[in-house]
Amino acid sequence: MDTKHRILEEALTLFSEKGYANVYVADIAARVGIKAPSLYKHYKNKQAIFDAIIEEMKRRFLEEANVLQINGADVLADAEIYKQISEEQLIALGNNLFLYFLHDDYTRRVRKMLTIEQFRDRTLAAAYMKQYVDDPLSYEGMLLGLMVSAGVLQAENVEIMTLHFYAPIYLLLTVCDREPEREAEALKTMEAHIRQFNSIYAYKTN
Amino acid sequence: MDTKHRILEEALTLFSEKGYANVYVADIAARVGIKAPSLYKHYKNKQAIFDAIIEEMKRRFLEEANVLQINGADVLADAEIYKQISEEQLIALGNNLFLYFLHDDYTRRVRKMLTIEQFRDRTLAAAYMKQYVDDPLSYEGMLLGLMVSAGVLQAENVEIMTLHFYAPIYLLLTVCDREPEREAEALKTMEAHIRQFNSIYAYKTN
DNA sequence: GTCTATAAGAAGATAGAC
DNA sequence: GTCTATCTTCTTATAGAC
Repeated sequence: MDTKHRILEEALTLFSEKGYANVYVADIAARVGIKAPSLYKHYKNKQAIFDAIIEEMKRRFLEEANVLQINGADVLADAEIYKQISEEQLIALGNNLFLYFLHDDYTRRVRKMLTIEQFRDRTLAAAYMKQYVDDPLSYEGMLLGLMVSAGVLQAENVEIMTLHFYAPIYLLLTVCDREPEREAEALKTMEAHIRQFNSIYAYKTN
Repeated sequence: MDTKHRILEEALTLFSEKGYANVYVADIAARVGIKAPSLYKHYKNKQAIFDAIIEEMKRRFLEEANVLQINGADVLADAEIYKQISEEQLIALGNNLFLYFLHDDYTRRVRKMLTIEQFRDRTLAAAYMKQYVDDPLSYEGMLLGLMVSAGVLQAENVEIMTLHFYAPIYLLLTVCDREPEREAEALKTMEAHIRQFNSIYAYKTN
């Protein structure tokens, strides 16, 4: 990887652990294996490094949203497969989302950095909300809506059903971000959550 | 209020908006109406101000937990009243918790400050989790458990039922902390959430 | 592009008068 | 307890050699 991009990588790691203000340019340089002044050949100043991280984040988030929408559209064409969805598959759906957010190195570091920096910049707060609340609700809502259409699930209000599906996942994510040793416990809770969710919303023949 | 305590107040406000590192001793002093050096007559240094805030926070959180437990014990003695709980009262229960966390000036500032500082100090992360996840789940779990005992609600697993009750409240709280203009929308979602929760978990005579 | 040396400025903290 | 003046340290950023 070229130096310019390695600077972004190391800066993101440090910002996500300590916050922008507590990371010194010399710290970033040291992790890259150069001295602080060399870093200024690649970026105008410290703020420019942060800005570049945010730009890359926006690009990646947008890309990801597009991929999800395209997958969603594909899936819409194949709505038939949702007629055979099982409880185990519903658990897999929750676990996949949870473990992706929790373990993907990039998304984990970005989420932590945004958590620390969000109150200093409202656009960062908005980016956090979109990526970790609104977009997941929208995407999972589409999937659950398909299951309703396919007659697998039933709900008075699909939006609230989606909130009931995702909010526990979000809560468990914030737990594991802060106390990673609780991951095993969180995964057990997750499974129990989805089993109960399924028993609530599964279509019942009368 | 004496100067020593006003320093804590103003420091908490600033720390909750900008984070510890972005607040200068002179900023705190200015808000109190004194000059920076005067502040050192009240606290040894900047870190001591932060530490004092955390000490007061722990004291208040403990007090609050005790009050909730005592109220819980009282309520346990009066379990009869839970036989008459209505959907509107369930909505009030959710709204009260949500609006207390969101609007109480002290708890709101502490939560924001912990949100910013939690990754630098694991004990702060643990304090956040206890106050905004574990304790509410435990307290609401006790109340919902009483409603199950009283035959008002029914559930396969009360812990998961409590998660289904509280996780959406927690998610909406994190939304409103970051984007306060979404509060009205959040309150509507909250009401719809609890109505659907009630229709799911209300005891059904067969 | 990387380095050493160093300038420039910010921020925490102290000294000592009042 | 509060102030002004000042010290010290830390951090960003630049200059200029290689």
